[in-house]
Amino acid sequence: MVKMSSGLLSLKWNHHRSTFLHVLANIRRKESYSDVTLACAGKFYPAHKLVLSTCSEYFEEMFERTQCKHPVIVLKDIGADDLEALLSYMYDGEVNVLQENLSSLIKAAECLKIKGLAVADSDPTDRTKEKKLHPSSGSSINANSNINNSNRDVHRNEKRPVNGSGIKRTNVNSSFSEDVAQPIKRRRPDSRTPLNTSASSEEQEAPVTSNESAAAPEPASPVGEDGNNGGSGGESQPGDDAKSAEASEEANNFLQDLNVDAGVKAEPVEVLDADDLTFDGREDEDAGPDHPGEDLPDFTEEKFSGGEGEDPSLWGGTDETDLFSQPSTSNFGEDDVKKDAAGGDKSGNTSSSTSAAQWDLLELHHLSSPDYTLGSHSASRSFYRNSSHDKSTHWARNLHAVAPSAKINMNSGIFWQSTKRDPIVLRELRCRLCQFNTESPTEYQKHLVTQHQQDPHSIPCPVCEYVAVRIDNFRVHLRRHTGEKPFACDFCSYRCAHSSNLKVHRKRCAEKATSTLLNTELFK
DNA sequence: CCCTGCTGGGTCA
DNA sequence: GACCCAGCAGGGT
Repeated sequence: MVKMSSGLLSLKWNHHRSTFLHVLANIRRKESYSDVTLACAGKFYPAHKLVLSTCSEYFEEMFERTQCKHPVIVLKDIGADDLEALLSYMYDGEVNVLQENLSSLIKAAECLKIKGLAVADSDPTDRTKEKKLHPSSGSSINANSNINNSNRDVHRNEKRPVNGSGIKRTNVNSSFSEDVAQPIKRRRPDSRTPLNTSASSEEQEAPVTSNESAAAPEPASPVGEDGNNGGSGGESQPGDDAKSAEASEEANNFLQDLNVDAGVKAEPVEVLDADDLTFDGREDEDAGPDHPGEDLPDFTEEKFSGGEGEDPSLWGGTDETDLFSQPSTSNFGEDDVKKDAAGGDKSGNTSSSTSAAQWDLLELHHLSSPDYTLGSHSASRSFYRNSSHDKSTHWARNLHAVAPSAKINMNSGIFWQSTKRDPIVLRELRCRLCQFNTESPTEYQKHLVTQHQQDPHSIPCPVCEYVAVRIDNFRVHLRRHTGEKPFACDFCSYRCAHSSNLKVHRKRCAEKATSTLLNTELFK
């Protein structure tokens, strides 16, 4: 205790630092108070935001922009050993590492912007030093700081593009660090171009390969714990891997957006399974049968599934108040699955004169599944064409999306199924101007008119930018987002959402069947 | 609210 | 060109 000149007594805890370190080591060992989980190479490492953000600007920035209470951060292309070493480094302030492992460790540290290893470190209490930062300054591991420096130099000299966070982003349109730096603004070259997993032109242009991905560490992928991407359904088809890899990349971006966008929260529910946490571009093919809704929180749990063989009533009855009353069962024919991926809206500007400027519209992409495209069909073209809204700003402001197979309770009220077959389950029409949401298009329309003075003949779709003139057409339009195809062909597996289309198809189908029958009879 | 026909755009062989 | 998709709108219940 030191008596200060002003009469104040300075109480000093001699073993404060060592005690803190000790306690820190203990809570790490006991996994107490863990509020973040790092997933790496199939292992999970409970950690603490406080520690991670203290030791890494990267984590600090991530947590600042993440609403999740307990995010799960998937670290790709970082070895478990390296991560463990880094954790020890962060918690204990030091770590022993073999010379031969130093390179990869530093590499990982660079990716995660670990202070003292990859990022300049300085004594926070010494402000004079802060102004003279040097990248190699002060690290307890730096007993052999020359080695570290040289190693870092080696990495820096590599042609590996390293962004601000030291992480290479191999994704097409955005880098993770950019997402972190500008989390809200997320643009696509053509916002109307679907981001489904079909070979869209965007993807074809994408210079993304798995090799690239492996060449440099991938960014972490913070995942809201209810952002379950599990239940991938095991329906991955040969050749899908590359696509799904890209899709997963997109998903990572979108998850970033989800987590950092102040408007969209992915509240944690429970820790994901290790398999479910795979965001390395592959759906877990061994995940077995779908388990839709398994990890869904709240009301999505029981009702929101649309897999084959399930009770269609679970989708909702025929009550008017139900958004998706169906003339018959709703499921996807296998043929439809691929066909649905087709079609891309390359139209131009968006918006409605009455609503789009006021409405934050959501576009969702079922990234893991080629069976669905949102906001992409030509049908909206006339509308898009006639509109004048600035699409880039619009999409930058409004784009939200979710990970492949993720079931995320977004504020949008839109939920996703996890399998290729399962349609997107849009259960609620949520007003973006207030908290109102409903399952009934009629109520939705009424709300817009009464509460927001919208034109009753201008019903904006909460998912895409379509604006319906009539409520019945609005209902039909919503089938695009639900995957509903109530009209089934008697002769084949064809299904469609429009009765008139079925009629045309059926006619053709019947003709074909007849001619085929005649041919076989003739051959006999 | 539903059925229906028309229509135009996209995809694919 | 065949086929599919989806918006639009008239008409009936």
